Amino acid sequence: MDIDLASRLGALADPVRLAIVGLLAGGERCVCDLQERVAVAPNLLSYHLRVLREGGLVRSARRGRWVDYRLDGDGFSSLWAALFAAGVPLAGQAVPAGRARPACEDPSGDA
Amino acid sequence: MDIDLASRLGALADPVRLAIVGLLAGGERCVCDLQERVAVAPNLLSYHLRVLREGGLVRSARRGRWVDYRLDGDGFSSLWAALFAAGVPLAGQAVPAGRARPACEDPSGDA
DNA sequence: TCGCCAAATCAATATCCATTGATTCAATGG
DNA sequence: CCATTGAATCAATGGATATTGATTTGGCGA
Repeated sequence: MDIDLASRLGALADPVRLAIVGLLAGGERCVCDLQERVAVAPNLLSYHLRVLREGGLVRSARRGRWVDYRLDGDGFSSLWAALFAAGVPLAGQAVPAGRARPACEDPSGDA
Repeated sequence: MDIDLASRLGALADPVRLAIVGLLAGGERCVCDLQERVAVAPNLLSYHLRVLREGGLVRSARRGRWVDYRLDGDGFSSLWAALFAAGVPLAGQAVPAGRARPACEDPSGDA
């Protein structure tokens, strides 16, 4: 992957950007369409779209005067894969029950 | 849920906290144990643990002089559920192929 | 070519968040 | 009690990030 896992997660960790992703979850939309639905200034919307783009979560394509955005399926897949590799319990994954190691000050073993 | 989705995601969007979660993925550990493995100052570790706690991702329990931390399975479950509800494509979910609506300026229909 | 429109970029500010150092709290043992 | 140890909190700083306003770029049509 190109950029840091924490940054890619951070790209998603914002209310405006979550709203954008939610809209794009319905399919491709042009910026002007998003603009009507996400109450932020046009340049700010552009900024958030750039963060999502640099996080590898969306892709853009110019269409005449307009620019269309859509979710990047590969970007999301690789994000979840990286989280899984980092040990983060994803949907449906159980969390381990016991200790990772004997308790500190436990005479039965430490390190 | 108690706190905002973006904040809960943000709780995970930090290299130190991802490292902590990765360690706790192996099972419960006391702070002193984490301390030996996550090169940050003790008070800073405490801070990051608090962010994770407030994000509902970990739980803590005092054991004598020590405090044990473990992942909160319900917290993670509800996080993924909230992301799913927001439309975010989770692992294994495909992103839609077409447009969410007819292209702007497309004579075949707009809104 | 001029003007317009959609979108992006730039520069500046404000706000938030990670980091630091010092202090406080809780539990234990002398 | 008092000293010690593990952990959390507090106050202050620095750096990053969101937001704003002004400017710029790309594409289209009169």
